[in-house]
Amino acid sequence: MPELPEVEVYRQVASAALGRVIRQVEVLDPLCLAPGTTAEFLADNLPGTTVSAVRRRGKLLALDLRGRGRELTLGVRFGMTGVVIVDGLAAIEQLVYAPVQRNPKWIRFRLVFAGRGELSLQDPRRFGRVVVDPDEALLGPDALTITVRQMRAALAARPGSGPPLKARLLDQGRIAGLGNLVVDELLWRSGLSPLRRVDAVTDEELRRLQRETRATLRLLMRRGGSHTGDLMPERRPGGKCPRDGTPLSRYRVGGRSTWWCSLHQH
DNA sequence: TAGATTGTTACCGT
DNA sequence: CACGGTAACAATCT
Repeated sequence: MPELPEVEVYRQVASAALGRVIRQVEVLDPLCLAPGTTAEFLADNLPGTTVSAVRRRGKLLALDLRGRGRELTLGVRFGMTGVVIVDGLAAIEQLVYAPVQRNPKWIRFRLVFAGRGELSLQDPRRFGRVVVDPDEALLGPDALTITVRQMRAALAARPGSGPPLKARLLDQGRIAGLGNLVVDELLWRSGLSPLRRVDAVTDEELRRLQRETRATLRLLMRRGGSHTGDLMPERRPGGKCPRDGTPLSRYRVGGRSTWWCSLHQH
């Protein structure tokens, strides 16, 4: 569910917590803690701190916490189905999602603020993770604002080694924020095949890709999320290219389905 | 019901 | 060594 467009909305909604003081941390499901992050540490160090910044880098939501002589960052990764809920309002309701299920048993983590209010992580599938001081250096430049220079660096390959373009675009260490649905959509809009070897991408194509990455993300955010692309309704057996009616091709990358038009994507 | 699912990561192979 | 494919994770939805 959450790719960059969703997490950007989560960031906006979570910004309501700016300036609030954490009173209590509730780890309702220990699985939601990343390795190295413990409930004990959170209980000992978070209460009394103030939310001084709410940031997003790729699909990572980062809450900067300060106070009590401490300075730390709480990172949230949303996995496949994670959603931020602030003061009972699901961030996801800002989006046009099909089924926005709400169920108290899916709340895995919660920050309770002094005074009133809370910030919760709802995550049915439990792939989401909370981590103290996430290593943001492992993430590439943010896809929403990527430059031509950054895109060129992201696609760089040693001569002779040519991984598929889609694999590179999904690599969070190269570009942060793109997921399966968004990549298929922007490759479709760019007229580039997911199977194109990165070392065979021309500079003109690279520039088109950079432009479409930013434009597609903005479009999807405006429409209401990663699943609102033109290709989305055709991601099914019998699906056709919305541009030229060609039956879509399909293959799998690491268990991830990829749909594209073999007529206009090369 | 069988099959598919938006993400991340350890491991294996080239 | 770099990098991609694969499976695993866990649960829900169609």
